[in-house]
This record gives sequence, structure tokens and C-alpha cells, in this order.
Amino acid sequence: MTENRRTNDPQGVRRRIVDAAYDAFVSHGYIATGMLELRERASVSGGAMAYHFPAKRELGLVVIRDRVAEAVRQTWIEPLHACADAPTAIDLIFGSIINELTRNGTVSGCPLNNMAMEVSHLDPEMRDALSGVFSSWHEALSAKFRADVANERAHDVNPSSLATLVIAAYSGAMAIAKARQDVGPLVDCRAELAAMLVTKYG
Amino acid sequence: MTENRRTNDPQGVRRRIVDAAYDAFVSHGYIATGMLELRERASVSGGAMAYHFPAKRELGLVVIRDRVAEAVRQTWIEPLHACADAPTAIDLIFGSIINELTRNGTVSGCPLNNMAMEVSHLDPEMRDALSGVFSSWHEALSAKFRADVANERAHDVNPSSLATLVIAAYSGAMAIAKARQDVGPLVDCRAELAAMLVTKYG
DNA sequence: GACAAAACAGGACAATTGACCTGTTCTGTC
DNA sequence: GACAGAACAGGTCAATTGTCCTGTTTTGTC
Repeated sequence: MTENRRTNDPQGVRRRIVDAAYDAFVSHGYIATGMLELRERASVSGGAMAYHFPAKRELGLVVIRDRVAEAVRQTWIEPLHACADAPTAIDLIFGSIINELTRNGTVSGCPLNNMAMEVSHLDPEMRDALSGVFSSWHEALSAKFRADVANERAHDVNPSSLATLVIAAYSGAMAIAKARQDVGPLVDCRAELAAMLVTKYG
Repeated sequence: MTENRRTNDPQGVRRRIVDAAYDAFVSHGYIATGMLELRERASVSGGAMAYHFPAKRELGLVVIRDRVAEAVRQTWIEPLHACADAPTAIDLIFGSIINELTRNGTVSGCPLNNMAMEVSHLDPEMRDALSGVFSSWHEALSAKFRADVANERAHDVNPSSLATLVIAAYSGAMAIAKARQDVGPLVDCRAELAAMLVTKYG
């Protein structure tokens, strides 16, 4: 009687859910996004959702550990490895982000920062996960500064605290840009960071 | 028959509501805070709440325009006016915040940033209000840099973009500190900003 | 093809959300 | 003290929240 043949695709369904959750959490916020909305976005029934993610919390954790961490890795850590030195990478990264935001018009903010702001005080486990992403970001950047010092490309550099400043400036600029819907803050910070790093390099 | 005498105190009730809302919004978040929780915190009946704030949205706008703006004014704009130059003020402000956070143990984040992150994409009017607070903050800081340049205290300074960097660094450091529950990022940024400004003031 | 477990469908559930309504009490004005 | 409007009490409302339950289908294994 049932004409519709069903196809079990657990990995695909799970991926669709996590995809939808990442997009929604980052753009609309974790709390503001309902499970029903996610089910509709992912075209998934309530049963399938409950099977893969019995609680919203676990979905949040997966999004942080998989997608948010991966986003930071792609936008920051990989370019850092690819470039000759830290200033080059930083300028390149800021430029890419500015171009991307200018192209599609709206500023949705830094995925990591967006989630960290509203989730870090709700759940200790989520906070730890987010903190871990920040740590790996900071570690990659400070390692690059350390290497630049070892190669005598840079001098008068405290790798750890300088990395913190760069990350903070990026996160803060993203936050302001999101509030104003304007890439200006990112352009400003890019220029100031570049000018500052010039004094330490070369 | 009714023994309990009631005392009408519209200004007091309104103030209690806004107080409770400000505390809850910046610590637990705007969306995460329910009207019932606010009524309990402020010891206010549903009728009184509906009379003063028919909708949660209006309460959010008042909190932003009155309390958040005032918080930024007190922590940043006033010290800027009181100090001799911008670097002195910035170092003082970072020091005060670090001391305060170290004292009470937990990092609840920058009120302006906390609200901006989760609200700016919900309501255009709230975003405008928050954007206005950012603007006044930026204007005050860049005006100080301009004055320092005019007084020949500083050189090689672009007042506007440098102010953006300082604000972004502060906001971002607060965000990371909140996620890690550690004042370290603020300490780092304070040191790096001070070292950077030394090269421009001389 | 029998069987078990995984995968999924669809709905129900209590709890909570923000908003609002009617009725009562207070307070200033004449 | 009569009156009007502001201020407040307490409850109701539909809508939505996240979670979970029962039943059905698919899939792999022997």
C-alpha cells in the first residue's frame, strides 16, 4: 500500500542535520533556533532527529567540535601554515574575509565568537569545547610568531600575547561589523595590525 | 477586608524592572531570559509588568539605550576625559576591569558586546541602538587620539582606525575571557596595546 | 526468508514562552 | 468626598519550546 519507498541514509541524515544546525546556530543563534525549525531545514522527521540527536545540547556540542572548529581551521590555521610569516597570513586572512563579506552584503559574524557569546554561560561542556577551539587557534598563531622569531624575521615579539591581541582584534572587529552591518571595523583593524607588525618585522 | 496596603511607586517599579532586565540580559542573555523570571527578580506582578513594558522588545530597547550606553560611558568615556592622554586612560581602564574580574572570579563579558551578539540580527531598531553605543564609544576614543596628535603627544596615528582597533581588542579579549573564564586575554591585550602605543607616543 | 537491530515516521507530551485581559486599588484634582 | 485616570494584581491565552513515545520500515546477517 505504501508507495513511497524509504531509503535509510543515517550518515546523510546526520550530516543534513548538522549542516542545518551549523547554519542556523551561527546566523540566528543557538537558543533562538528551535528543533522544529532545524527539522524543517534539514527535511528530517521528528523520529529521525530524536534518533540521531536525542537532545539539542548534543547537537550543539557536535556543531562546535566539528563545524566551528573546522571553520577556524580552514580560515585561520591553514593559511598560517601556508604563508611565509605571520603578518602575511594575517593580512591575507583579513583580506579574504573582507572580500567575502563585501560580496554577499551581510555580516553574520565569526562562527566561533557567535556561539561562544551565548552558549559559554549555559553549559560547561560547551564552554570547554569552545575554549578548546580558541586554544588551538591561539596555539597555531603563537607558534607562527615563535617560528618567525626563531628565523629572525621578527624581533621584540611576545608570541603568546601578540597572538591573543590579533585574535581579540579579529573577534572584536567581527562583532562590531556585525552590529553595524559594515566591514569598516575589519578594514581598520587590518590596517592597524599591519602597521603594528611592520615595526616588529624587517 | 484587604489588609495589605498597596503603595503605587511607578518610577520605582519601572527602575526595578529595568535593573533586573539589565542584570539578566547581560548575564544570561536576552532571549534566554523570560518575562516571568524578570517579574520574579523584580518582585513585580504581571499587570505591573504589562503596564510599564507591554512587550519584551521595548524593555530590551530601554536596557540598551539607558543601561548599556551608561555602562560604556562610565567605564570608557569618563576615564578618557579624566586622563591626560589616551594610552594612560586605556591602561587604567584595562587595569580596573582586570582587577574587578579577578576580585569576583567570574567573567560575564562586556555588556554591549553580549547584547550586540545575540540581538543585532533580531531587531533592526535594537541593532541601531547598539550601533549608536558603539559609535559614541568610537567617537570618544578617536577624539582623544586626535587631541593627543594636536598636542603633539603622539605621531603616526590614524585616530579613527586606531580607536577601532582598541575597541575591537577590548571586545574580543572580553569574549575570549568569557569563554575561558580567565582574565588572561585581557592581561595580554593590555600589555600589547601599551607596547604598541609606546611606539607612537614618545 | 527469518530474525534482530538500526533507522525512521508521525504524533503526543508537559512545560514554558510572551502577550493580554478584566477587575481592583491607589492617587491626584476639583 | 466625588471623580477620572494612572498603577497594579492575578489569572488566562494561544503558541511554541524541547523531549519522548509507539509503531513501521529498512538493512544486514545467518
